[in-house]
Amino acid sequence: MRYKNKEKLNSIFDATIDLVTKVGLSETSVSKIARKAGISSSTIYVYFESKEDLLISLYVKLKEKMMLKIYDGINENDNFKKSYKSALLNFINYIIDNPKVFLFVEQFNNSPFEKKIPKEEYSKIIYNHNKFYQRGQKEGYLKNIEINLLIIFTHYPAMQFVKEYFKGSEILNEQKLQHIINMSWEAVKK
Amino acid sequence: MRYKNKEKLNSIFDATIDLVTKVGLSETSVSKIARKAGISSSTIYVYFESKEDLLISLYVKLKEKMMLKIYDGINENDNFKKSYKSALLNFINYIIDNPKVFLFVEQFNNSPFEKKIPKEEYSKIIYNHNKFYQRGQKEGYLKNIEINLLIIFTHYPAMQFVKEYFKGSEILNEQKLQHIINMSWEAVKK
Amino acid sequence: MRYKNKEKLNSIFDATIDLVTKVGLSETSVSKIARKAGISSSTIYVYFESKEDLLISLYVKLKEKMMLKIYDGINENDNFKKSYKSALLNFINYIIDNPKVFLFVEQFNNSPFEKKIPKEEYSKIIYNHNKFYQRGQKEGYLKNIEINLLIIFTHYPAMQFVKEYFKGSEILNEQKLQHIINMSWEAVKK
Amino acid sequence: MRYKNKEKLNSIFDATIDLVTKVGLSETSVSKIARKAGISSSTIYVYFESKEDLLISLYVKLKEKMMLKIYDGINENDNFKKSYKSALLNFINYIIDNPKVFLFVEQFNNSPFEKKIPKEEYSKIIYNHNKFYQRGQKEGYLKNIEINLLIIFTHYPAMQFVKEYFKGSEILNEQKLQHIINMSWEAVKK
DNA sequence: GATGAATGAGTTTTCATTCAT
DNA sequence: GATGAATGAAAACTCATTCAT
Repeated sequence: MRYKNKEKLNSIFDATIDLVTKVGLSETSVSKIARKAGISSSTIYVYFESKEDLLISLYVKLKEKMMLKIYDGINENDNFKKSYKSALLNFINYIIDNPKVFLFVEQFNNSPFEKKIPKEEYSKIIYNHNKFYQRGQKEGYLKNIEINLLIIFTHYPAMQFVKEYFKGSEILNEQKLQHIINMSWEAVKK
Repeated sequence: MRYKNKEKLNSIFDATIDLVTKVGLSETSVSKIARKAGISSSTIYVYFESKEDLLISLYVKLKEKMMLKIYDGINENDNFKKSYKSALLNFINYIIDNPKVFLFVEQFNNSPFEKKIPKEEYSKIIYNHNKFYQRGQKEGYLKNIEINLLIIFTHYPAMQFVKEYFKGSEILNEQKLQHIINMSWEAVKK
Repeated sequence: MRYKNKEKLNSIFDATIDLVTKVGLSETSVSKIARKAGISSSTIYVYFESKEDLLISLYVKLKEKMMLKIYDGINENDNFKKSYKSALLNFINYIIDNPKVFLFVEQFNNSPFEKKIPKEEYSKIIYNHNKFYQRGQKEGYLKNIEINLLIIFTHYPAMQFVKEYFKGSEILNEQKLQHIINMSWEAVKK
Repeated sequence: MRYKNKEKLNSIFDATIDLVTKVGLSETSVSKIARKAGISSSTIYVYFESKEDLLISLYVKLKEKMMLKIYDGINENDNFKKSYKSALLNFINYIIDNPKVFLFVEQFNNSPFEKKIPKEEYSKIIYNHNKFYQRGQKEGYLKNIEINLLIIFTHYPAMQFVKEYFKGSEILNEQKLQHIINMSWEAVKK
């Protein structure tokens, strides 16, 4: 059913990201998406069952892309501390370079739709995380605690900082980035 | 001029908190609030100029209450490390004990309304934080970096953890709480 | 029942005239009148039975004032042509000098309220007109036709002109006024 | 883009004219129009951007129709006096035969919407008038004064008379019509 | 595959009015 | 005499979705 017309599909996705990051999820209506994409509202229902279906599909796509970037170029043979810092820098650089992707995902995570994300989606992401943090624990670098706590201290402070930077209430510089990465490391290291 | 009838005012606030935490901010309409509060929609406009006015008033009230709790019982003469851990535990306990307050504030922070919070509100909160973290820096306990980074590493991991606990994807126990408080401390300490 | 408090009554009337001439009859609500008059909406219902009652009372008051001015200083012994021109000039001067009175009356005349003006109101005005135009006919100056046609050609072109002047689409000068008065005279004279 | 379905469009226009002439512009709501037209309120927004857009579109359509009728069958080679009287009679007959059109246009002219009529609309109408009255001046029949004064004395007395006739306070007969046409001529002729 | 047209249910807000104090 | 509080009804408008073509 999918892939009827890749171009039209992408223009729907693009219009949705644009709107959600500009006017917010709650102000993003199907008709506005259609207008922005230059198509009829009803065409959206050729590609998606409902507005919810569209938003979730887009979320899954973006979240997956975002998470894959984290472990890009991470080598199991490198020293773990170096790997950890690279992975976190990867993540920060990605969300800074792709503000719309990041802001869309964040809006979504803090919305009523969040509950409806298919569980399998999580498992794929969690698998990658688990592999990485288990390695750190096995090699004796990381605290032997629930991995989710390690994940939280790795990603959320950075995410909050970047959000404030996008909002204009924080200033970004190389030094601050290094501080954040260091602090996360100090929180999770054994 | 406000506070015409304290009881009715509170029933409006209660209905609003209930709805926002149950169905989400974007699904919370004035008519639903009125129905839940057992009054007419138009009565809400006797108490508030607009839906936005209602939401912001409620947010300011709750956020203030929440922030005041953090430094409750914190004594300047105590050892700073002890003070820090007490303050963070205060905060965590408050949001665990008042899930609706916490979830309302979070929804609001991640919504388009966030931009419309009166600035003075921020300054009051920031003042308390600044005083506390500057003390920690002066006494040589905290990293000499931008205070906002210290705040972020103190509150956001805990908040994310509690959110996941409320969602049902995390399990809460004393040990985990201690882990979180420790990790935050290790992130911010000199 | 009337004359409870002359001052308050007048502030209601003033607020009403102001609003109707500024935002239009249909945008003039009881609560806006109250706000402008600095009183409570419910106080208006102490003075008037309904919004309609208020508007009609004000209309009757203003219309009467406006019509009385027309024959101010008109002397039965003067030459009729002179009287006619004086009366028309009186009228034009009055509506130019009292734009709010004129615009309120005009808005009202072109509204659904117009149907509800008490008939006795008309008879008083018509009596004055009849007396004047009958004199003109008796003295052989005016066409022996239905008086209402004479009234129409006397007042409506001038009113339309002044309306356009207030709107900004016409420019007022002494010469044009003389043209209007002349043309009306040529239309009604025998 | 407009004129999706001529029949439905006309039923919207018809319902609007009916309502405005029966209950007045300010009492004419979108939902009443929809009910009368036998469609859903929201359908009206398929055809028009707003209530204002609907009303202005209708006004422009009707006013244009009305103005075109005036100079119908007027021949430049006829004697000007004859042309003038024909044109005025044309106008009077049209508004008598089309009371709803006339009353709608009048309500609109005396409403807050009046300010929002697109300017081009005026220029088309004014062009026709100018051509006609300039001819009358050039041929020595009309006063050499501002054309707008000639227009006012030609149309407004007749309009006021017909309004009163529709209201029931005037009686229409052939003789009165001739009086009106004569009086207008005497007002404007050199 | 695409869309124009249509709609019921909903939105926020204002209205004229009432009534207990 | 005056008013704060309350409200049912209505306003203009938007929504996600459907369906015939």
